Amino acid sequence: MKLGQATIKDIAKELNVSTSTVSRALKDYPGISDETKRKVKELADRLNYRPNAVALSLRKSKSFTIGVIIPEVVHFFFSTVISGVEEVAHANGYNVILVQTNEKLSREKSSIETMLSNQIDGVLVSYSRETTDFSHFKKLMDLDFPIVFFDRKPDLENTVNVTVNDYQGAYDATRHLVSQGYVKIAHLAGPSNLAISKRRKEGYLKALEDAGLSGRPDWIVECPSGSESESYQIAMELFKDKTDRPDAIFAHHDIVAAGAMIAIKKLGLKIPEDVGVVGYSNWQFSSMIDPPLSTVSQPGFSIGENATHLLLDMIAGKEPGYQRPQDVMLDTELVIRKSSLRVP
Amino acid sequence: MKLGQATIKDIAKELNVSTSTVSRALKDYPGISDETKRKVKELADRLNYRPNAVALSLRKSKSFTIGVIIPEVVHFFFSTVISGVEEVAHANGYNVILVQTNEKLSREKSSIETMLSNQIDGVLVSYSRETTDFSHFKKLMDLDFPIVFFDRKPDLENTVNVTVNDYQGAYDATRHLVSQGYVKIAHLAGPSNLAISKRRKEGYLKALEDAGLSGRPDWIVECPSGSESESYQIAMELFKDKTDRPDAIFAHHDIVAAGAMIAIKKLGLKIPEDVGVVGYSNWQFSSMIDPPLSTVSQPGFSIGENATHLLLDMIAGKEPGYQRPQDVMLDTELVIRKSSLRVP
DNA sequence: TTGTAAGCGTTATCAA
DNA sequence: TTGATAACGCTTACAA
Repeated sequence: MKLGQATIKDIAKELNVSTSTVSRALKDYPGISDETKRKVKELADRLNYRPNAVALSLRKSKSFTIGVIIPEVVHFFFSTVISGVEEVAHANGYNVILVQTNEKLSREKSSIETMLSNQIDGVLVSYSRETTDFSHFKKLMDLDFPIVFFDRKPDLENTVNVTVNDYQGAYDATRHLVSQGYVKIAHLAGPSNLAISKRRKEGYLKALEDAGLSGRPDWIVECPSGSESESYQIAMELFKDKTDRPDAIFAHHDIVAAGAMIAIKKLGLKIPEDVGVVGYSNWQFSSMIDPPLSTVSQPGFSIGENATHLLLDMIAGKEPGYQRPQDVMLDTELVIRKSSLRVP
Repeated sequence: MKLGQATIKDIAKELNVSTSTVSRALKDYPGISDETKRKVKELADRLNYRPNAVALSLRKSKSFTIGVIIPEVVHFFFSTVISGVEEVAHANGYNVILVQTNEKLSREKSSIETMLSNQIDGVLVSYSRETTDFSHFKKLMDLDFPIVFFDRKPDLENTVNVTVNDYQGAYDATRHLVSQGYVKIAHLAGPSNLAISKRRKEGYLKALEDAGLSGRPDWIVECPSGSESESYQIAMELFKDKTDRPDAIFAHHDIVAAGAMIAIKKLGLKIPEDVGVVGYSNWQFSSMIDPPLSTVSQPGFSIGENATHLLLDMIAGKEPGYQRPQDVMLDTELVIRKSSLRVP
């Protein structure tokens, strides 16, 4: 009655037919006279009838809604992922419920609970930085609940994942620095408990090795918070010793790179002449800073699309014998701008 | 049965009591023996019982869900608004359904439809750039459906709005440029069909007037798309004539400002010595570009909080005699950085 | 071609 | 202190 919303009952009463007839007429079921069909549809239109999705969910035990759990929307990367998710979901008649965890495990757990209460059909997850115990996800998987992890791959068996080839991305970035003649390449790394940090570091190390350069442990510095001010401090420290300092930086992401660039310029060093810099993620601002920042672009939109496709597959294919889909790993793209370009 | 989720029925059967008893026991209703209560809760716990929110929605005609309609998550400003919305919604036991319109009117209309189908309790709207006809919102309001507009205020009677004092923000920004000795201040304006563009332009004009400066119509240029490349082009054009060009720019937002800055630097002009620049919105990147960009900061998080509070009020207070809440207008804050600072 | 009735999970009302 | 029943809006056997 809320909103004075018309229901199937109202239509039935007005037309002196049963609710089942109305229901069938509206969905073009066979075996309904054209006359009735016409009358029903006309009245439905006039009353501005709109099916009650809640009743449908209850009836069908299916809500046509998927949940998305992400750390934070403000991260440019995640907001592009969301766009990809929405695109595919809507195209397939699904709604999207979004929850941010703000990188908190407790939020993550409670989101899962509310989403389940709301009978969502499946969930896309990029887990929080705090999450090291994955049992809340394991429980879902044991119940065969459709779940796809993206970007951050959990330490669990039999998960479905859409990730980015971070190893390769880091490798390419580092190789590029080498090709520009930089030889003392430092790495500002991400939080050590995220697998992506580890993989990026490995790519970096491998590229050094392949180039015959020896890595310097003290030139790999973790940036736990990933803030600009943090990396500013770290870079200041790193470049303190004038006689023994890096000539390039590969940063775990663009904000970290930007903080370092500010420090480097403050020290009177020129980018890219004295120091080359490459970031990660291709944030919106990266092309606008001075000099424009070279970076590794992750296909956020495509990750969202792929993850959603996989999830919808899983939702559709829950019959016995259905095979869990294969993981997807997407390629990054090295975007070369001025900050790392000193060979014409 | 999906997920093997336990229902009240399962508990009732197992314990040989009626479903009503179980329901009451779980909610600590009076008139249930402690013994029964204990047994019910224990079993519920053991079965991992979780109330079915869909059934509740249907029963109560209330979903404890609010919808948010925004143009695009990737806009830093909107993503901070979302955080504010989520914060307040979750604290009050509400879920958030998010839909992006990508600035498309058709998407906006269809979102409203699906949200209504899903029996959401209210909606927060920042309408699309394409929207000039507001009848789809009007229809809702006529039905007394709770709706709060934020940031973009529609041309409709009796709406509830949470906005930013854009007039004042623009005025402050322009005054600041004047105080720094700039006298030929151009304005890169926003899309002319958005009220915020108009108000910012008015604030700019008033500040010029108060300073005794005469505005130049040809120095007010609209940037319809708001992209960096667009404003680069426009700025190039604006500064073409060496003998008659602006000495400062007030831009409709930071991306526009950033594009202009690139053009200005390209022309060999120094910021802030030759040309002062102030943007709008305090995007994440604004502090990282060179020189750091002065800007007008909008309280996105607070807008989200305020709008959600108003909406929840309206949802709660739908009895007759309830007064529509007052609009809220939040103040901006001028963030002065190097791009506009030439007086020490 | 149409109607009847049961059921999805929950709660409110009335009766016991 | 507890139970039976109806109802929220819709679909779907089954019956007519």
